[in-house]
Amino acid sequence: RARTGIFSTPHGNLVTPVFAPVGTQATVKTLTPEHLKEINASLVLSNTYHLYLRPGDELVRDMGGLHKFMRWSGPMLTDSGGFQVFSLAQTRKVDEDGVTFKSHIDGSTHRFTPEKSIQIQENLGADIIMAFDECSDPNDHTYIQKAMERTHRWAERSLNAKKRSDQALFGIVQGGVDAPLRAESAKFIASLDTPGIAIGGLSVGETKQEMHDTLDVVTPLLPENKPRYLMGVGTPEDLINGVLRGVDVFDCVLPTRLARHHSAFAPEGRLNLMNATFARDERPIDETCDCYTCTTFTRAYIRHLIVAKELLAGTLISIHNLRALIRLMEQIRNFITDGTFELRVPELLNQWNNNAKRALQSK
RNA sequence: GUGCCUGUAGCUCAAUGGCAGAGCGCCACACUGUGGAUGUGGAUGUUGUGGGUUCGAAACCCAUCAGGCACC
Repeated sequence: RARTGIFSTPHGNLVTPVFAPVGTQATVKTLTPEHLKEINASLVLSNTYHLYLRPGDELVRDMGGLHKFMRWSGPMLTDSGGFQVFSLAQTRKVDEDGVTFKSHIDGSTHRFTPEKSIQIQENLGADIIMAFDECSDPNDHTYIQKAMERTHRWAERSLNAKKRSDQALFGIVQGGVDAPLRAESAKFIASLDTPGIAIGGLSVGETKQEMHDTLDVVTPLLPENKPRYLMGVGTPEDLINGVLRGVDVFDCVLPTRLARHHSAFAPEGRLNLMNATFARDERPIDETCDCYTCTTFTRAYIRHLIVAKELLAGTLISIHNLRALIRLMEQIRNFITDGTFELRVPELLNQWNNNAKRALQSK
């Protein structure tokens, strides 16, 4: 079910499958737009919740919109704020109309509704915007159905609230790891008139098997001609497994967060570059990688930057980690095009599966 | 040369006769629709050195070494 495709936006075409770096506060942390171009990033995600709180969506609108404000000329996507209200806000109270929450920055009280989220996202002006959804505790099974049904009503309200015609609104499938609920949600969201469909509520602590099973339930129920966006995923192996199950778009903070926490994607598994073992290692992070970091700097130098708490470390590792995932997607697209992707999945997983590598290392 | 003070983990220091500890650092691990964060685990000692007193000494006594300060 792996496929390639093209999704057109006012700021260029997305060739899928694609991985989107996350630029929460109108910046991919530690990187300039120039860096993003250099690693061949095509889609950048930014956040409604953060930009609404600071500097304010109306300010961004008055500065000419998100693209102009941050000087990123390629396709952009904004999250609806649903997940952040769930994961970041100090306290939140959900009712049928919306969510009241307290800012994680200053504790002030705010309220999001589907209509408010869409209005903010229209002020920000990304190419792809998301329906406002409710993310519930994945372990609270009785609540998941309620949250899913409310997410469906909120998806319809998000769609009705939308005024701009140059933005693509995606609905979001929820339903935890409950197969019947996921199927119901997939059918409902697929029935809405949206140009794309997202799968939310995964990679929030469930097992890999549960994620795979959930994707196996959801993607066959989605229309072939719309992109499927798996939100918040992930690791190299998650991308491979996602594409295998028909996913077209991914975003994740992991490559840039790990980079700031000294961890790099490498052929021998994830490397913690702060480790003493790299103090005199003259190799690049990944000898097969074509990024600026790998073609220029040694592990020893990067470790020195980390230990000395130099900011350049985060930049260099972010460049590499993002390039690693983007390059993986480029390879996957080529394999899909020449019809060899499914044959190569075991090889690709073996190359990127951390657990396998770690087991090997510990011998 | 004389007198006084100090000497305990890599660093700064606790423990005043009863299991040698903390903070930081160090060594690792975790991180999935971003709080450059945070959490978790681990290692580290000839208590400057040598002797003595004591059931028992980082602590008390003697000597010695090193550093600091003061005086000559």
